[in-house]
Amino acid sequence: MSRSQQLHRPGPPSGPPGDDTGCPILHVDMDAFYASVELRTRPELRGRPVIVGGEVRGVVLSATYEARRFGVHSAMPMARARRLCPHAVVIAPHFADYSSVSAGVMGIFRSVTPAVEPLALDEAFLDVSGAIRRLGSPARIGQLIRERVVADQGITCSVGVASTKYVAKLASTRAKPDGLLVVPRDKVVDFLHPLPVGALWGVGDKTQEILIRLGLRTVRDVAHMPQPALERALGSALGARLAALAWGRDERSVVADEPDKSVGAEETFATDIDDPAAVRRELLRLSERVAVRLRSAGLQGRTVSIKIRFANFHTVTRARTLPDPTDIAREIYATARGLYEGLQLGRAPLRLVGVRVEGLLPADAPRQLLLDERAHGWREAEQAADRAAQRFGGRVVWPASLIEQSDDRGRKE
DNA sequence: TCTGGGGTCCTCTCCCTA
DNA sequence: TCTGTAGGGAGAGGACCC
Repeated sequence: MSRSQQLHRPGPPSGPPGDDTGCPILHVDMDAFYASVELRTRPELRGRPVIVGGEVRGVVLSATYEARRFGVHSAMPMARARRLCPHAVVIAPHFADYSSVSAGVMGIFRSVTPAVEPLALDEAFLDVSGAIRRLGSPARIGQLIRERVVADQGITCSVGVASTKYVAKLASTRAKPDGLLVVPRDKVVDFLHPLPVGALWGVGDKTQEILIRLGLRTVRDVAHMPQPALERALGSALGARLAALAWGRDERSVVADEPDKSVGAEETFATDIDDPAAVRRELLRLSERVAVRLRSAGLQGRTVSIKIRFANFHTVTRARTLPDPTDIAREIYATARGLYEGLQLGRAPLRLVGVRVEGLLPADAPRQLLLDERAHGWREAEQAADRAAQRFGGRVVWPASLIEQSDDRGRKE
């Protein structure tokens, strides 16, 4: 395996940096994505530590490599990040900009191959098997993509090239920032085995703790652990998965257009709230948000769940499955409210509430119309509100209970 | 030290039904 | 009709990912 030259400015694709035969899977990952997008509009900040994150009760969403040198990393509480890097420039996130750049980047990927599986706004797997004859080897294609992303979107990305998704993803991480790494088929085990167990996909803090307790510190240790012992310690699914990944075995293919399985929204309050009326208003607002997103995606769901996080961070969820799928805010809210009332929380201080709809299927899927079901009703009313929002920009029709909320001071914004 | 928001997947338990 | 059991769906919670 070999690391390619770092591409600091666009140029003609160079020769393949390693043997990429039989390595059609690319993992492309934008470097410090949110921060890089912000630097496009504020180039005077280039070279300085920049942190993108919320102001109140927030965490770091993205940080430039200059900030990372001070120990700042994503998901770190903002208060801690500011202490570690007090001279960093802190920018509030602009998600609309990130979505727009992401759409452009995904467009570049799809111009190379239709087999694109987005994982997040800033990364995707590509299967370039069908593009090799047209564009060259996988490594050349990776280089081409890197150049196009810089030229079209003004940000850099890193690319991992391998025979499986898992190894490609690890490779892109090792290539960061602004690099490309090929892991040849016959070097996968050499590449994986020295890595710490935390590099295995699905190993977070808790699982790492268990593995270390078992005396397993590297991927090699995991690979040589008998699979039944791993399964006893971690459960059958995770144990079997780690046993396979530790030897580089990963059967998953690149799946384009994987349908969503749930749609949800949640809100952390600037300060804890204990007023049930304010909680109900928030549930209504979140139900509205979820319903709008369901309708715009042409989806309906059968199971409504709520999430309640108490001031001490303890979290509970409750769910109810409806007889029929819905995309109507009124129905989602009625279910969410019923679940909330069922908890009988009184005035317990809450820091977060969330609403989620699961069990999704296309809104136009055939279903039985109930005898007393009105063919036209709330759904049509809410669709009319959607059209008004599209036409006039923003949400112009709201439930009356959301319009007057002068006592709702706990909410962010 | 103080922990977002959007998701997916897995495990365990309970309940219903055959 | 009663009992034991197995399987599936639903619900709750936890871990993980970006």
